[in-house]
Amino acid sequence: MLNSKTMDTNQRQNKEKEILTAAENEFLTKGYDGARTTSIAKAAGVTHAMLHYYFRTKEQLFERIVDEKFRLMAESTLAALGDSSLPMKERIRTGVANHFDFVASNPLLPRFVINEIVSRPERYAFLHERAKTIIDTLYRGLQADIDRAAERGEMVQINAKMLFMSIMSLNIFTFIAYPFMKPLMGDLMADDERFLAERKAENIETIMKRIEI
Amino acid sequence: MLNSKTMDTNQRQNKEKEILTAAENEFLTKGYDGARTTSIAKAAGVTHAMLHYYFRTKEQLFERIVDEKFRLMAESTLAALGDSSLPMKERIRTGVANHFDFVASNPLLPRFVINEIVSRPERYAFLHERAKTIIDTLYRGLQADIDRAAERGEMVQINAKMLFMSIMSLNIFTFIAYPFMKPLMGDLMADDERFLAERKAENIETIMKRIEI
DNA sequence: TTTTGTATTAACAGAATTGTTAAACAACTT
DNA sequence: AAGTTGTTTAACAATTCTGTTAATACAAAA
Repeated sequence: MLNSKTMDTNQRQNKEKEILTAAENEFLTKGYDGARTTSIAKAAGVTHAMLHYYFRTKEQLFERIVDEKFRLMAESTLAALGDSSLPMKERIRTGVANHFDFVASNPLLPRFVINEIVSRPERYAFLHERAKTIIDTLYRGLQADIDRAAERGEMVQINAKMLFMSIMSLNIFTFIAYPFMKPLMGDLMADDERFLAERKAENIETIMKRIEI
Repeated sequence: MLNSKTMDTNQRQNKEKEILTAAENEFLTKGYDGARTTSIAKAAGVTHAMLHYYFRTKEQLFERIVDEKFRLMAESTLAALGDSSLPMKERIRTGVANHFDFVASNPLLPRFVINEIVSRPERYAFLHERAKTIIDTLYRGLQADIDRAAERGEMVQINAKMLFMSIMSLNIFTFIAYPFMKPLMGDLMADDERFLAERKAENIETIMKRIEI
């Protein structure tokens, strides 16, 4: 089964993976500047020389993480656009719900991505062209669908981008501010699972009332 | 007029102030870890030895900034609670508007505060006790006012903390995500001033429709 | 069993960054 | 003018962190 010359391939993959997992955690909580390769190595249970052996530099290790995370962020963002085969109100309701769930399962993601873009904008400038084209197309479609639904009297007329920003705001901020709000909100956030369910319902309600006639 | 032994007091204050201004900008955009004392000194037009002469350590300089920013954050947050002497709907409408304006004039503040708390939670644990007490009191009052307004049929019954989180989400996220959304939203955000006015109106509308019967 | 390529360790090198210090300097006081 | 005090500079010390290297262990293939 094993075709590597010397080391068990699974073991190697496990070590690489453990470093990646530790790196992900370190980078996502502390950012590039705050992360320490020694601390990542320690958390992964390897010497820091090994980390460099596998990933050469901190920068390269970071890039592995960042690539994956940016893709994931794009994917989760698209979830908020909803399924265009559904009736508009259902589409928006499930869009909000799915986006919330997506962010809930990657709670550190948005803050990380935003921080990266703010602290090193030049590094990500190349993404803009591509992202903008995709987004423009998607929005044109969504806006047209909204306009039609509004004409049929199913919902109010509203700017698709504005609605989209509201969905992102409500869902993402919940998790960005979580560590900050939790100690302050006491009872309300005492039971995490229950709070998240309530918050999700509240965000859906807020958006649905916004589009109600 | 000048009572300092050797240096013009105003000049000294200016130097201190210039360092503080440069430090504020550096810390708020790059965070503690990303900030460089040499880079702060350079931006302030002094040698880095001078920075240490005035503020001893990076840590102490940072604390000056952080203290002020945390206070400002608390202040701006309270704005969202609104003026309790107003009728409830007016109170909420102006609360949202004032909070938006506050954040608009300190756009880097929320991200900075949140990042600090996430990346070094132990450092700010001592704030929780105090903040929680204040918040509990304020919310009890707000919730009671909301309950009364709901009984009078002026608005829907809603959990005050949930409403508050929605206001914070909508207003703060607008500015946290600004550098991230701007290149993608093209036309909508082309004219900053106009976009902010529209976004403010949209956030108010979203909250007002949420509390409408 | 020798060979070969990979994995691992420990020690070290280099760079960047923070912080210190001694000496020069400027301004004010007496 | 001499002394005092606070400011500024330049050089340097110390630390921390990233990255390298040389030696070694190890496992499989020949």
